[in-house]
Amino acid sequence: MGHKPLQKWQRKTNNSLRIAQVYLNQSNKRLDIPYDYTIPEELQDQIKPGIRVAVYFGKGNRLIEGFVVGLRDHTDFKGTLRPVQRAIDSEPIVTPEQLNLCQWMTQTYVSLFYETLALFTHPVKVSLHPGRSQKESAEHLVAYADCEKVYTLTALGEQAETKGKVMRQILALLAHRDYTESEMNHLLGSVAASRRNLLQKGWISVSEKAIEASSRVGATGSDVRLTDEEEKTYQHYLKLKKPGSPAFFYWKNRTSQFRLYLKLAQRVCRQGRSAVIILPEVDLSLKYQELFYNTFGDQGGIYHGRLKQKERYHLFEKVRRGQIQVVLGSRAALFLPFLNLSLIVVDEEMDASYYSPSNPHFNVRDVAGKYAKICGAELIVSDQLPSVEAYQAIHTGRMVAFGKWNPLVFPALELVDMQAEIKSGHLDFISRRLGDAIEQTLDHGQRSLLMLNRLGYDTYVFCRDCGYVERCPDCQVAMKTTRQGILRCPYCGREKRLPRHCPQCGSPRFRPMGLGLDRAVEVLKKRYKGIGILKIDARAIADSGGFSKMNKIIGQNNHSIIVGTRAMVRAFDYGNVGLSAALLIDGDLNNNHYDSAQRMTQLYSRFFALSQGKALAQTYEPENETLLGLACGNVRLYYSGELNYRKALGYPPFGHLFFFTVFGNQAAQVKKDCWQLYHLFLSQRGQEEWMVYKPSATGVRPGTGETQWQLVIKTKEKKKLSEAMGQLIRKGAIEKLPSKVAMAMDPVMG
DNA sequence: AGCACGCCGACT
DNA sequence: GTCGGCGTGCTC
Repeated sequence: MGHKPLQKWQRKTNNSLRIAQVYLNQSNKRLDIPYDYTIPEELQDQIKPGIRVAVYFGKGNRLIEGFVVGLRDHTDFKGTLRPVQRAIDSEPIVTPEQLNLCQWMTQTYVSLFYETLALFTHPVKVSLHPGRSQKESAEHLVAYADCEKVYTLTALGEQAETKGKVMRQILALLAHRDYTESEMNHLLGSVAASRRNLLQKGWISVSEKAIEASSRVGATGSDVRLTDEEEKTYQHYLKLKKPGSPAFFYWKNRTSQFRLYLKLAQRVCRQGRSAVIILPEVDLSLKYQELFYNTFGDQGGIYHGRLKQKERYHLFEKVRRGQIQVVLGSRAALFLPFLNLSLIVVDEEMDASYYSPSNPHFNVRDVAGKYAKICGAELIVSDQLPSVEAYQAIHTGRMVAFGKWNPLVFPALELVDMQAEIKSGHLDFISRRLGDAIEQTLDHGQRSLLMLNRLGYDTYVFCRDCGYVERCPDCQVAMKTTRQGILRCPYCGREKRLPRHCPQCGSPRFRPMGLGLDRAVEVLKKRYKGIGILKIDARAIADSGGFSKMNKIIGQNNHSIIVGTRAMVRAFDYGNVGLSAALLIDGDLNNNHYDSAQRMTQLYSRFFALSQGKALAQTYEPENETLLGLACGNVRLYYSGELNYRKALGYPPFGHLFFFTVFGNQAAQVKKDCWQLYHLFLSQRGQEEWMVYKPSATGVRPGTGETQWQLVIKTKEKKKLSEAMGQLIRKGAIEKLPSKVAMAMDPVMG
């Protein structure tokens, strides 16, 4: 049936595209290229890009899973092609745009195709290991019913009054719209008992709702209302945004910024297109979920690592079918199968959580940039203080900036020279200036925030006379004291008693050096008896029951002094803060990475901005340029300094750094292999394009305890280096090394 | 000569 | 990964 011309055309394409290009699900980098397979007549209609297939491969005739990335009418392969055995999926599990991005990432980050693919298909669980794969994964695709439980308020329930707090919350929620079980759980916590109660009373009803394709256009939720200033920025953006170039939004205030995102996403959603808003931490998404759901109703979805597999799958399906058009979430949200994606927002672009520390090693900010180009979507990145890369992009016109340029909004920073403090006979780590400031703040009934970005008790133990440092005999890492008198290796946990005299020269001046958070807390508690002191670090947050629980504890206002690590600058509500002080800023000034100045400036400008009164930093390096830049509040100076330094040394955005980590159990072999890799890159064609640093031992691999060596390559031509790496891999040169090799481009440390 | 073993390269 | 091919060197 149907029109003749169309049939003819169809037959023609089918006949000419009889070859499928297939990536195999296997873990050998050398084999990670598309292989050609013929498509048998009976599979013609089923095989298309984006579906998984089963194919025979190798002499052993193993049946393994593969992924179709393209169809063609000819092959360059000299031998005979084998046929595709069968199709695993009935329809593509990724969109054409996703497939494009997936291939780009595989090339750019030199990862396995299936490793990258897993990012896109995580909710449907593409199997990663061959052998048991075919059956299992086919089952996974139908493992979840395409429907979920939805709760509705009944007529009876609309009139109902109850004293139950949770029940009242549920009724209030459902008065707005219907909610699914998982949505409700994430908004209110585990409320199954109250829900059952309400069902019994007949105030709410439950139904199974199928996930189905939707052709609906226009958000069901309420309009986003902006303040005058926000509206101005919004209109400004609509007028001046340039198609194809990303936009940067200067950040003023978290909620204000979020409202802007909602407004922008709503505009897109009402045109029947999709949008994704990426935030750095789950807790931020959860904090804003109510506002978000009020705006987008059931066309919105929140996606993050805490969802259960089934919830992930439901959300994935709804996005795939166009039922959900706007997603708020963590970096993983970018990889959902959006239809017509036309807006990507990356909030707080500098956040370390945007960097994926396992394969493929990518930064979601960069991937979002590429994806926006592929989809023709608008890209918005945002932060209080633009990264040096973003600043450069703005000033060379590759990026357009919006909002008010006002990044360092904190009280004038006072630097306290601790060296001078010691010379004048004051040995306490709380200088007289800081002591005065804390007491003054207490008198005003305000809160003091003290930051020390260093865990533990002390830093390390060394001899004042001969400089001997006590190191772990196994790991060669400087040992730290945990509590007084005990040394502990931060890598392997080995403990030993602290010697009274230097083991090398016998001097009694063999003492702990530096200050750790635990000692700071101990000393502060002694000094400010009767005053509530709260410690905040990643551990303390987890122990208290998570971010929102900790935020509640802070909100109770029982603590006038809060001491902590960088975890303090997470989105807590501190209320009336009279003082933000860095107990010792030096540890963050130089941490051996090209972007340490940037990270330091970012972290501390946020921290100081928490204070409405004083800002103060104690340091032994009062002449440090980065620190002076922060103190004088001259942002332009900071950026021009950073840009000069990076340009001179070829660091991002003027060049790229590739880190190779070679690791394994045989220390000698690891060293040998790292040097081998060094020579390989030196002798590779095109080597004038890059600079290879000499290998260096980087201690022990955390977790496994394997020996680890590092090779760093700097290049202005990252594409050429990627190509050279591809060649080495295809030759099998890297695979051949007995040690394992991991690669990361422009990694984010810590 | 015949065979065991280990290394290497190919796999569409 | 897993197989076949090939060279080496040992044994009958």
